[in-house]
Amino acid sequence: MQSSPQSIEQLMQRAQHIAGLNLAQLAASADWPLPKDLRRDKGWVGQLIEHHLGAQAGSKPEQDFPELGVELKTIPINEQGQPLETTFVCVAPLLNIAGLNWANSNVKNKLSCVLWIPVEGRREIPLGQRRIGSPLLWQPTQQEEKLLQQDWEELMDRIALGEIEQITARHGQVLQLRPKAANGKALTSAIGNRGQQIQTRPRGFYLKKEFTSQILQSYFLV
DNA sequence: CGGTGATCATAA
DNA sequence: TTATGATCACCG
Repeated sequence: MQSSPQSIEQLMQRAQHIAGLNLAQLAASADWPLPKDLRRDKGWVGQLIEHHLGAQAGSKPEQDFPELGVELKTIPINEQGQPLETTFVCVAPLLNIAGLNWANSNVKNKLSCVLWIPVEGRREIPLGQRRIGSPLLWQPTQQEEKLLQQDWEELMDRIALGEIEQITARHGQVLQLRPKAANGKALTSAIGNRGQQIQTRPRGFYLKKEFTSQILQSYFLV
């Protein structure tokens, strides 16, 4: 696939069409080489799925399917269907955050509608043998959105107060803040504890595993 | 042995 | 450097 899906129905049909296939089959049909492992190709699975569903490759700060208002996320799971990793959402703004609120936040926008594609992710399974699972189109329930908003507001408050260096991944019930960069030497500007500008590692918002696990399980029951 | 903090590839 | 796509791997 290479053309953009023209409707959510078409997107879902494509996603359902690749469910059950393994990554070797998917790579072959796209004529992509299969890496030995993901150590140096951490985004490979996500990009392969994007390719098959017709997402336009690029580094746009918006949804994968802007016309459909849908964000695509592949998520590695174990045999119980539970997530093996947290889910990256977006980079956290650390400066000029005065006018930001939940309603206009990048987190809310990204998570307003997500197409989750579970993929077997246990390292014991050779990459090519890992299978694609059934897609699920998710929109946060009121309760889920409330949790996300609470965490987002608390984290952003602390960032605004210059407490970025005190925030760890343990903060937040469903959303956490962790480094997101090429390495520990990458720096960006943020607010220091006396209101001054400081340099710190870029941070990203991530969904905790327990939260995404509930999402996957709730759809499994349907 | 699970999570947190660190890291990898690539485009613009 | 910041954005996209995430998983790696060390430490408690």
